[in-house]
Amino acid sequence: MQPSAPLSRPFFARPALHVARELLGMRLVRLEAGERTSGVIIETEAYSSEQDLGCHCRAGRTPRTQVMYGPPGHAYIYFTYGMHWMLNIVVDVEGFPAAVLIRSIQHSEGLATIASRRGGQPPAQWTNGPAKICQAFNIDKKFSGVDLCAPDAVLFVEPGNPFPDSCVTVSPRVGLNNVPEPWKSIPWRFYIRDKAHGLKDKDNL
DNA sequence: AGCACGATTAACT
DNA sequence: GTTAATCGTGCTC
Repeated sequence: MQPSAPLSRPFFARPALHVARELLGMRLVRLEAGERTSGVIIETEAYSSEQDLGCHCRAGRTPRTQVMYGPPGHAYIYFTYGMHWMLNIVVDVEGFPAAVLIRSIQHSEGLATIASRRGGQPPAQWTNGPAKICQAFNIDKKFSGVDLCAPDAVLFVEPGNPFPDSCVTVSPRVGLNNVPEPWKSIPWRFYIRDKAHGLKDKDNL
C-alpha cells in the first residue's frame, strides 16, 4: 500500500459525531526520527459543545480548552489522573468547541518502538486505551495545539479502509461517572464490535 | 492559597 | 472487584 496524503482539514471540519464514526478504519501516524509508528483507529468518542456536561468545554474557554475553540484538525491534548496524557482531534467549525477522543487503535507499524515504551505488556495491551496510545506514540503536552493537517506534521491521520456499520458498535462514553444525564449515557462512543473479524483482510496489520 | 476531582492504568486481593 | 499513583485544572475562599 502506497503512503497516502494525510486527511485534510475539511474532513475534520464537520460535527463530532460524523468525524468520530468515520475515523474508524483511518490510520493514526506518528513520525519520529524518520520512523513511522502507526495503527488503525478502532475506538473513538465525540465531545461537543458547552452544553455537553461530559466535555471539558462545559467550563467555557479556559487556557486548557482554548484549542477546542480553534480551527479543526489540531490536537487537543490533556493530562489527567496525575499521570496520563490523552489525544483528541479538534473538529467542527472554528469557534465551536468539539473534539474526538482517540481511545484505541490496532497497532501496525513501529512495533519495536511501541513495545519498548509499553513496559513488557503483551501486544494486546499496547494501544487499547487512550493513555496507552499516547505512551506508545510518545505524545504529550508538547503536541497541544499542533496542526495535524500541516505539510510537515509528525502526527496525522491517513485514509484507511472504512468499516461498514455492521462492524461498528455505539455505546455511552467511558469514564463519565460523575456526569449528569443525559450526557452520561448518550451514545457517543464508537468502536469495532469484533476486532478479529472486523480487521480481517485489512492492510498492514 | 487551598481544595476536590479526573474522558486512566496497572497491580493488587 | 478494588485501589493507589500523582498533578493540572477550575472553582471557592
